[in-house]
This record gives sequence, structure tokens and C-alpha cells, in this order.
Amino acid sequence: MPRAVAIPAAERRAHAVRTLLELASHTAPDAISTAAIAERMGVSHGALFRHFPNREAIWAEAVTWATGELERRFDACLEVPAAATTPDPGAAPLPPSGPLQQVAALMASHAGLLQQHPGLVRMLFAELQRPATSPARETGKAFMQRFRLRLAALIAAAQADGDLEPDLDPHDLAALLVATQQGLMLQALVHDGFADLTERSRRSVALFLRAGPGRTPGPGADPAVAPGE
Amino acid sequence: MPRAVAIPAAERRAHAVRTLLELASHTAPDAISTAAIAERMGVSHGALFRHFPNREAIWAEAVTWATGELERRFDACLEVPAAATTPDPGAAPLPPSGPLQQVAALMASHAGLLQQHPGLVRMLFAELQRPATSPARETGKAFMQRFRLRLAALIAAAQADGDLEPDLDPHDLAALLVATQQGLMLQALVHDGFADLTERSRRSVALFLRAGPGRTPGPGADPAVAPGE
DNA sequence: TCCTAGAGTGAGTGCCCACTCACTAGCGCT
DNA sequence: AGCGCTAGTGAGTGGGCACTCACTCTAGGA
Repeated sequence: MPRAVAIPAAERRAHAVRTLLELASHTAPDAISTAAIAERMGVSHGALFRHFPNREAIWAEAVTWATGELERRFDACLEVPAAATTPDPGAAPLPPSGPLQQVAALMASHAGLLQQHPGLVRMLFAELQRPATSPARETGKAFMQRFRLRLAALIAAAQADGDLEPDLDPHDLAALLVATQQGLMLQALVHDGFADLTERSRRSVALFLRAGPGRTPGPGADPAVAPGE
Repeated sequence: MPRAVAIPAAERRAHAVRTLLELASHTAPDAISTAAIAERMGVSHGALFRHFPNREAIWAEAVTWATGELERRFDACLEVPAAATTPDPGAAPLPPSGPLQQVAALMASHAGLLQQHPGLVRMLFAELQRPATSPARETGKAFMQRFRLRLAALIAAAQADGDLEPDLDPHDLAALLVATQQGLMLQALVHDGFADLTERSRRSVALFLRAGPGRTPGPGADPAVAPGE
């Protein structure tokens, strides 16, 4: 093998994470060997362990990158509520602004990144379902928790605005939104159908949020007047 | 090791499947070695391969058992729609009979078995997310397909009865029910919370099926008359 | 121009894995 | 009593795995 050109450590680490995600889009994460990562990077097996103390650390860094990226996109979604700059290309256009639209934007942003990186879905599933703990699993769990809290806060705000039935527990509904999103991710893995992940996600969100009295955020929204509950 | 008493092949195979499911409730399926199964069975490693051609076959048999058991319970749910013999102890009581109640019964039955066997959840997830094909994965996929079709048929029947909005695609809604169920299963794995799987499932089904005009199949069901749609 | 620190190499090392096979124990039939 | 068939044994075998280490190369600063 020709000797690989030397590259700063930080870049090599990022390269390893990218390579892992690529491999994970076609292979079960547990079946990805450190040797396979190194080979695809065009680097010797030993070189990998100059940058990571062990295999687990590579997995942890990948999950950390992913959750960071998701959080970044979420912030972009919420901080520019009505600006014309659409930060996420996969996100649905959101002409009006409001808690319910922000929920939809968060969900779309989440689905969008995972649709772009199917390997990420496989990795998150593999880590989250692990019985023993691991740095990657804890990072993923913590992200899910924050995601749920963000959604719950927006749902509560929507209820305060009268856009959603007030008798639903915001945390319950948020947990259900997250669970459905994850179920759709599994379906995408099972049927090799990542192409319509965001579309399916959008429709499930619309179905959930039509829970409001007369509010229908879906595309075929009929502006029916809410009868007194 | 004292020599294990000889047992008919069929029983040993069932024993191996049971043992695998037990181990899977505390370990990632990929990390369960054939030697570990044999040891827990109180049998030598080699004995296992007298009954199974390879490791994959044990996994396949486990999934086949599980999907068969689920199908059996589903049949029991539907064929005795109003009889007093409750076949599934985990299933919610279903006083009235109707397509929507049958959907709820199917979902409760599904959640019930998986709550009883957390190892099964881990195995199904591990198999379904596998990129390459395998007998176990195909069996699981085929079951999911049949599950969806059953739900879709019941949903269509409910629509025909006027119990559900007629403009929803039954297959879409069925897919969403299945996805949510799977999402809840993942949540249970992540939070070690299998105790309230059926309860969470029940509530999610109630939320979905409240989609009907005036019909509320949940526990706090008000017998409001459905207005003419 | 030389030196050095940081990055890359590749041949190990030990471990665990799935799977095999020649042999053995014991049950039930004749 | 003798015998054959089914099930169990345990010491292999080969291979892949994560991880190590003494070394080599080279870019960039003094």
C-alpha cells in the first residue's frame, strides 16, 4: 500500500466518522470492523488507533456529530421563525409561524437529516437498543430527551394559543411524535425506502396535530369552524 | 460437565429458542454466542449443532416461533369477537365489537406478547434493521406485511361503517399504527420501560382512532352520537 | 539546511467465534 | 442379551477481531 499523506489529527477523525457513516448505510454497525474503516479511508489499520483510543470512541464521535448537527438545525428552524432563509433544504416550507408550524419544522428537519444519512439511522438504532450502556448510547438518549422536551414545550404553547385540544398531555404527545418518527425510520430500513421518509413523517405529523379543534395543519387543510367543545 | 440427559430433538430445539429469547432480554442479539446458548441450556457447544445447521437457523426458528404465536393470538382476537373467553391475558377487555375495537384488540395483543418477551423486541429490531437478507429477517418482514394488511382491512371496514373519516387511506393509517407501535417498542428498550408498553400503545391507538367524527374508542369513551358526515 | 514532532506502517498478539468430528452413552426394540 | 439409533461430548480448526508497538516518513519551523 502506498503511504497515505499525513493529515492533521482533527481532519482524520472527521474523515473516520464520515467513513463510518458511509459504511453503516450498507452494513450493520456491529459488523463494521475497524479494519474495514481504515481500508476505506485508504489508511493502515494501525493509523486509526493513533486517533481513537478504541473502537467505541469512533462510534461515540459519530453519534456526537449527528446529534450536534441535529441540534444545530433545530436552532436554525426556531430562531428564524419567519425569515425567508430556509436553512434546511429538506424541510417543508413554512409560510406562517406558530408553535404548531414549529413542531412540524422540527420534525421535518429531523427526518431530513436522517434521510440524507441512512447509515446514521442504523447506527442510532443499534446504539439505542444496546442493553449495556456506552458513550454513544448515552449521547443519543440525551438528544432524544431534549428533542422531546422541545416538542412538548411547543405543544404546550399551541394549547395555550387554543390551536390544540387542551386535555392532551404535551409530554405524552411529544413522546408519541418521537416514537412515530422512529417507527418510520425502522420502516425505511426494512423496506429500503428512505426516499419518502420526510413525506411520510410530514403526513404523520399532520395526522397528529389535526387533533386541534378545527385546526388542520395538513396540506389539504379545510378551514372548518371549530364547534364548541 | 456431567453429561446432559438425552431429549427428543424437537424439544431441544424449542429449548434452544426459549434460551435465546431469555438471553436476548439482557444482551444484544449480535453479541449472543452459540456457546453462551449451549452453556445456559446445560449442554455442550457441539450438541447445539446437532439440532441446527448453523447459528442463523436458531435465530430464524426464534422469529418463526414469535410470528406464529402473534398470528395465533390475532386469530383468537378476531374469531371470538364477543365471546367471554379472553384468550390473551394482556389484551385490553373489549366489551363491544366492531372493526375499530378489533383494531384496538390486535394492537393490544401485539403489545402484550412483546411486553412479555422483551428479548423478542431486541431480536426483531436486530433482524429487521439488518441490511443483508436472512431467513429471520424475511419471516419478520412477511409478518409485518400481514399485520398491516389486517389492520388496513379493519380500518376500511370502520370507514364503511362511518366510524372513521373516509378520506384517510387505510393502508397509510395502518402503516402509521405499525410504525408507532415499533417506535414505542424502541422507547421501551431505550428506557428499560417495558412495564407500560401496552398502556402506551393503547393510548396511541386511541389517539389515532379518535380520527372518527364523534367516535372515541378510548377508555373514557363518550357515547356521543356521530353527526352525519 | 537540519531537526523534530506528529502522522502512517505492518507485522504481530491474544482472544473469541462458528463450526466439525470421532467417539460415547443409553433407550427401546427384537 | 444384544444391537442400532439418536443425542451428547469435548478437543480441535481456521479465521476474524480489536488493539499494540517499534519503526519510518515527511512537513514545517528554527
